[in-house]
Amino acid sequence: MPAEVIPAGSEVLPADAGTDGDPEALRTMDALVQLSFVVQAELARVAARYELSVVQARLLGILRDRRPGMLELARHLGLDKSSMTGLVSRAEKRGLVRREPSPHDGRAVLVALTPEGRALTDRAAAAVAARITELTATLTAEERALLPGVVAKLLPPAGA
Amino acid sequence: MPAEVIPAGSEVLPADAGTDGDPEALRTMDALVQLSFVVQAELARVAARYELSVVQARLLGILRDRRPGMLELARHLGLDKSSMTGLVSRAEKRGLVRREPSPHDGRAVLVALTPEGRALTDRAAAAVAARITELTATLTAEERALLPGVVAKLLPPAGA
DNA sequence: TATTGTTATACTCTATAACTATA
DNA sequence: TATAGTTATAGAGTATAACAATA
Repeated sequence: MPAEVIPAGSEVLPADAGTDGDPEALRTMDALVQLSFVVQAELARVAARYELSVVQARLLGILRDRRPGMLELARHLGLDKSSMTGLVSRAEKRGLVRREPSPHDGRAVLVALTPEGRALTDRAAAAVAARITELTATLTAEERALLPGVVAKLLPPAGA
Repeated sequence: MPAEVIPAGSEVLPADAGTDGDPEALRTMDALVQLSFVVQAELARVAARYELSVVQARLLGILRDRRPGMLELARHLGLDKSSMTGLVSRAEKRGLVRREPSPHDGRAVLVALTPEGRALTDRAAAAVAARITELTATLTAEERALLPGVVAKLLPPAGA
């Protein structure tokens, strides 16, 4: 069972090096790292309420509007295909997803949410949204408005 | 060892529920979640270059300016004390940290970086800082200035 | 008794390598 | 041969419960 997982202790790695002694860059970097730990900790905490790890939750999230093969799933999650077997099998054993033979390729299997899996996913997704919304309640309009742009600028490198 | 780990596939959980149908709140939430995945993926990637998991890296980071007992370490990392035994033992076996008897309490052991551990920590920390700085290179002054404030507002709940 | 830490045990998650079956 | 997926295996990381030693 998942349980706590990374409850954001704020102390991470951040040193003074690597930023060329620029204290402003250091503060920005530190903020991003801490932010990621806080958010991940909340994700883990909420997911745990549904007996889900963050990875299982991501798996279910992907399946909301897709019916991918194991390889595509692995690509989305950044895992090896062999890791998918167990991940999907555990979810399948819980009745959250099911494997289906691909109609186009005899080697492939497609993974889909079961009705129970969809119900759980919807509840968990709502809980995550509620928690993050709660967490960001005190942000100013300006802060909210800028966040999506910040993410957009950081995202591209993720594919590199 | 560690390897990839959560390479930010952007698809997480975010649904439309839990935000009371507020599309702006949804965008903010989604941005935060994606941001956390991107940053965590980069942390994992950089740490992996030093054969460290994110947790091992956090452990070393904590030890930079502290010599805590196992229980205090567990509290900082949000783990059970029993989980610390293996975590510290693996780091110890690699020569990165060492256990010392506490001079004040015969039951306690203190954990400290070895010179090799400190050297590795410094290098990894610099690499993390460099990577995050690189990642945030295109942010505007306004965006950078905003981040620390956002973090400050999200942090308090972490202790609740 | 209470606290600090370890051990025993079990499970999730991950990867590499080898394998099966289909294309 | 190449691709999709599973299996075998190994190891990190986590928790719960039971234990030992010290306070």
